[in-house]
Amino acid sequence: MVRLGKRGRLPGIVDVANRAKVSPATVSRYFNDPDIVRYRTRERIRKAVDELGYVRNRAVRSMVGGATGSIGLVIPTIDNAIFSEMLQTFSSALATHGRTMLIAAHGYDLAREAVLVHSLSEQRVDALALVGLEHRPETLVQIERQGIPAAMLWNYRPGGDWPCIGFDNELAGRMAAEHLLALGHRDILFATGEERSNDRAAGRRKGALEAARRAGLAVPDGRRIACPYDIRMSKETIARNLQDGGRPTAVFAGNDVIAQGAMFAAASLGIRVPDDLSIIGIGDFRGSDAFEPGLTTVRIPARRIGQLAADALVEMIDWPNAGFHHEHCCPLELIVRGTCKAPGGLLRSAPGGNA
Amino acid sequence: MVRLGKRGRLPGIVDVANRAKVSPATVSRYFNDPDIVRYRTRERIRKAVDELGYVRNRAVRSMVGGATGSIGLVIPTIDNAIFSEMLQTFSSALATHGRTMLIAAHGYDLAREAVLVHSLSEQRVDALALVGLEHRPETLVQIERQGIPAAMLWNYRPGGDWPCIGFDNELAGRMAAEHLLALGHRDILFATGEERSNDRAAGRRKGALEAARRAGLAVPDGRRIACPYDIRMSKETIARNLQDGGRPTAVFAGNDVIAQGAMFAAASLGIRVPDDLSIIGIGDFRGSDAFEPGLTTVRIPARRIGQLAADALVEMIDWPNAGFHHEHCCPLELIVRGTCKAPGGLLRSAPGGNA
DNA sequence: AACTGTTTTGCAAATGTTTTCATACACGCC
DNA sequence: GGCGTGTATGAAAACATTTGCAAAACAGTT
Repeated sequence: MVRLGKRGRLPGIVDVANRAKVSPATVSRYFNDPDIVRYRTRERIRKAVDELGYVRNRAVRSMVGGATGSIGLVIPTIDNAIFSEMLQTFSSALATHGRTMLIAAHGYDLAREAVLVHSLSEQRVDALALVGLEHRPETLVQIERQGIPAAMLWNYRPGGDWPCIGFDNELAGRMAAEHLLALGHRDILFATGEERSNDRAAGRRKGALEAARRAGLAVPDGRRIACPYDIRMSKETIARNLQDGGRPTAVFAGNDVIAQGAMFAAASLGIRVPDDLSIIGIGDFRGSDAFEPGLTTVRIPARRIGQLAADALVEMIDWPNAGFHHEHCCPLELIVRGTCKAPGGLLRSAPGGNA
Repeated sequence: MVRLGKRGRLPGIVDVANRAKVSPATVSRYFNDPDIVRYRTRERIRKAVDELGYVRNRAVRSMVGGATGSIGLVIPTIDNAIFSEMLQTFSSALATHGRTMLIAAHGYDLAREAVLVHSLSEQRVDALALVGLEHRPETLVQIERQGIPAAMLWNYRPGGDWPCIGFDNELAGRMAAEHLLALGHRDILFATGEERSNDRAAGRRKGALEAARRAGLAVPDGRRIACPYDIRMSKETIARNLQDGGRPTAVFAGNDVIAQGAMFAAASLGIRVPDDLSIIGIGDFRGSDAFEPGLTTVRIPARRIGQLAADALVEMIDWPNAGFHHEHCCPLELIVRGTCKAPGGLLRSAPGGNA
């Protein structure tokens, strides 16, 4: 059974003060700036805190203009590999700074994002991190009015109004597409995420199609499909597109989740990767390297983003008037493993004589 | 650039009151119990709130004995498929109740868990959810002293001191092991998670070994290994154990992450699943059904746990003296897909004449 | 012992909101 | 007009903490 506190209310700073025979002010200082209280007094307070089991109330500090020590993170989804590494790093980096993370997921719905930001404002978070650069005007207005530091993660565009820590999604798309093109693929299935409320997916797709255009490749409508960020659904969607006549020689996947779906789709149809089909992803999520063959992908420095974001926000909280402007574009890296090779169709069909 | 609020401080309830020509008390009522304020007054307040961009400060409510509207979740890890579905459901269920989720991860370190609980207490969360039943005494003392509702998730044991919402981990282990035993496997590799600070892993292993013992199976030390909850590391660990002489006919994986690692380990060694090796997992995480062949596993009702936990905690917050005692044991389900079959080794070696 | 400079502490005001109690008002009834 | 009934609002106290200012304690120097 949950036992309720014996006393009607929790011990407060004045209870500690009485017991330690000091004033509440001194106890406050003991917590916020221990160095300025004499050692002997400090010991008395420590003892009193211990005996009473006092835990200070950071929530009320917001009232006196102080910080609550909590930082909000607004994210499209937690139920997914996509952000989990960033999330983890962000959270533990925050912990080392003595802050806690308040998290909220909107399910790729920017209208809902606005209400989450409002709700986090009610909790008086000291700072806010959002994913992506595209947001509802009311979301941004809310943040501005609140006057708290904020940063946009995961996507990078220089010279914006807000600090941003991320990478160039167009470049990511271009890098992956160019790898396939360089290998000689001319019939590529572009499977990217839904673009509604997702500027990251839109950027990657744009970069990829641009690369294709530059390579003189016309991409018919049937070779551009939208995939949900879910392995099983991606598998099904892609399997359908691999069965239809004229199978592509490669799949450009908007992220590793889709790429993993593509791997399983191929496996379920008996299509060999990379011999019969090349697959490239974006992300290099946890586990992508374990696939057989290992997934070739563009690595997103997720941990780096999480760490930089946490450091930047804490810095902006601690020196509000220093006028930092954080803009970090984290480098991407093509990770070549085993899922891509030159299209074998031509080679294999040529010997057999194909018309 | 981050713009700081024009005014030195944010508009408060009294600013709204002045502008709407009512008293602060009425504005407070407008937010907490709108029905008791007259329609015309309500409109005036709504307008004032709008114009000033006032957002109420839930953080200070804790002072007046009110609730902060935030609920803490303490979890071993976020960087992983294990809890993500529960997390997501918990978080959105909380959102529908108008609460926010404060999350903290301790990395399977119960000492760290204690400091996280303390830190969440400082934020004056209205309730607390922990994963597992095993915790440091100081953790529990802290929660008791704080006098807030708490629930233990993911593991179930009846008659405990605390509300718990989970499932029977021993049963899960037993179910998976019995499936392999029923198929005729006699040489099984038991690959479970690290048991230190993890009562879930310990329970599953106990259940599995018990089933083996009951089936008259002696499990040599070499067939019990500990795996990290990471696909690649599991893959490597298990690959090592599959290469050594006398390959087992089946792998019992403590959870789906380990099972997925086992799948890839088999693939990398050219071992066919399920023909040459059966694999069973526990969890039925997102994506486990997409594998080729689909992973046979014991489904953990993660979403159900998240939903029940959120509902239970909110209930306990809203009726603190109702004396609820939540104890939910969620049912498990064996999901038979394609990774298990009767051991073929005997059948195949018999025809060839083996001594 | 008086003086000076520094460190340590206390007093009291201030913070934003909720809540209890009291008041004001409108309405209907005797 | 007096009285009750009910609803809608206001005044003020209470909550836990921080902080500017001033007082006190202390250490060192004459």
